[in-house]
Amino acid sequence: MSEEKSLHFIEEIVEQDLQSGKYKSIITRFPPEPNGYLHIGHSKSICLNFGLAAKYGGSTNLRFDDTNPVTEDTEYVESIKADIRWLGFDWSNELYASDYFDQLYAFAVSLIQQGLAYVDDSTSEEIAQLKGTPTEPGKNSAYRDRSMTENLQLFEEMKSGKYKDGEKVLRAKIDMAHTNMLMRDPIIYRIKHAHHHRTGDKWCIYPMYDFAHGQSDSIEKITHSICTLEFIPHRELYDWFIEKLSIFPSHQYEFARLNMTYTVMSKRKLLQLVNEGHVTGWDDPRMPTISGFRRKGYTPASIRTFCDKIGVAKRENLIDLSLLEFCLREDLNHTAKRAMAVLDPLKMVITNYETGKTEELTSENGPDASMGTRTIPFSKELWIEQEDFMEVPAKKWFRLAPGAMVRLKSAYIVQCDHFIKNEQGQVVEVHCTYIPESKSGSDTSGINVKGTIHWVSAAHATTAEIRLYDRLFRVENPSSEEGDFKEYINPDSLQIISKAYIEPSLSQATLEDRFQFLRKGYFCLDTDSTKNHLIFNRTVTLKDAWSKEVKKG
RNA sequence: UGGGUUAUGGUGUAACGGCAGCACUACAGAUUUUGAUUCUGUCUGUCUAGGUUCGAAUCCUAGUAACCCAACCA
Repeated sequence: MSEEKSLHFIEEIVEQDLQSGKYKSIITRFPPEPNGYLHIGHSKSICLNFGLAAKYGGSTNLRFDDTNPVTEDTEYVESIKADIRWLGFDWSNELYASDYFDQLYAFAVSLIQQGLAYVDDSTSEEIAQLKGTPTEPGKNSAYRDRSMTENLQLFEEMKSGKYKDGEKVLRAKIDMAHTNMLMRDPIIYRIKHAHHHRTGDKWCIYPMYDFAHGQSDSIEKITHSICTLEFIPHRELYDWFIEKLSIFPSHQYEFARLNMTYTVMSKRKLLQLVNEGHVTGWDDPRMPTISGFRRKGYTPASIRTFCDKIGVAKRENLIDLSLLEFCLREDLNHTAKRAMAVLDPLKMVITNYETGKTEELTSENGPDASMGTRTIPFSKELWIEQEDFMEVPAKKWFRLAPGAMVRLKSAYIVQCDHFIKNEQGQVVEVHCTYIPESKSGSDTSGINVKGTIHWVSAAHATTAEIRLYDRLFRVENPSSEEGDFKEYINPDSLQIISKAYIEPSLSQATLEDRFQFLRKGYFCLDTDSTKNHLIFNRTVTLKDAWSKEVKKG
């Protein structure tokens, strides 16, 4: 099966490298900066890096790119590790760029000794000024030709804390007229008197990304360093440092990052949503974070399948959210236990059913017989869904209406005799008669009905809060719209049903359980839930052909 | 006025000079004690213009469009 599927370009590169004998086995890495929570876009990279190593018999390191102490925190380190594990992956080594600070410092000294780096006293404004623009070459800094000994001494002084933040930087000496802006004497070390989450106050100078990432790859003998497209211009610098330092030649390859409809994917924007209270936190079920999807009830398998289906290429993309939902439903359909819950209750009284009588009816837990059955209490008064009754039935309506018959799932066929309205004209009660011979499993009535609806026995029901989520944004691509992306937030992304009626068995639900509430979607317990106050999240709706029919008119 | 990357149905992704395939979406139908699932079918595509070739999505030439690059962020 897997042989039929064609390889993506990175797999082709790996196979070539293996076949040519360039490498005996491969080593990849997943290199997050611990300054935020992982999102669905990261899972593409995780599945790629870990998947490659698994497929071709290599290993994958988890390396935290923690070279900027002011934005990073151990809170993020912990959440990142939990999210990767939840997705189903395990790393060979847990490493940190900060582990290499001594080595990186030595690399910088080596560059200075080779005359390939210098200390610059210019302000950041001056440096920006002299850098030029993409269409105009830059100019050399006045400090560019300092002697090697002076540079060595100055850099040593930077390290020892003699200078304040921003007073000096160390730059690679390359070419201020280079067409690649990153090659115009990039800053490789800056002064930051800041506390680092791991190295504490040992350092007051920190390497820039470009002076840490490639070298870290090299130290770990990473064979294939895979990153996203925006790092393409960095590759030239990446290779330059490796060459000048004469270290293990890791290679960088770039693929297009994941974009998905109706959401945003940049850490900056996600941070804004959290900080400005548009969502309740990083793990809000509306967030595209891994922890958000987890809380909402997504399964790790569905996300892995999704990442597999979207492919790996270099073209900008905007993936339909519906593909993720398809992968989710496909998984949940096979694994979720079926149960009944009424979200918008309407009282049904079965007038010819004995008052006070309770029957224990049997219902299947899922499509697969191995999932077993459970019993559900049935009695004279039930809750059904308000939307399952229409006083004046629409065309092709086969649920309840005056005179109409429906099957109560796993129970009896009932016929609607009349209904009661309140003063506001709302239907508040429907009265039905049931057909005793139509009992589910032993139906001898000979009656065929088109509609089957779910229900809960009023006397036996438990209540629960239910949270219904919708897309966070009203438009497909909030980032490409005019103005601020937050203007496009969907005001109705969360609907709370404070009192829904659920079948009794649901009171035993655990956080790990996945349910399909019949005809209403997939649900799971929320982490806010308590024994006395059950809270269910809707993971995703079921596909709904009827609502489409309604829209058509 | 620079450099880099990418262009295949509505979306994503295959094709490695030889029948444009697959999946999602949409639509139609069958089955259904979930208007779900399952099954069957349908619509829709090679950025443009030239050229090479028996034959071009693929090779060549010239355009066009989108994205990225001027943080002491990663």
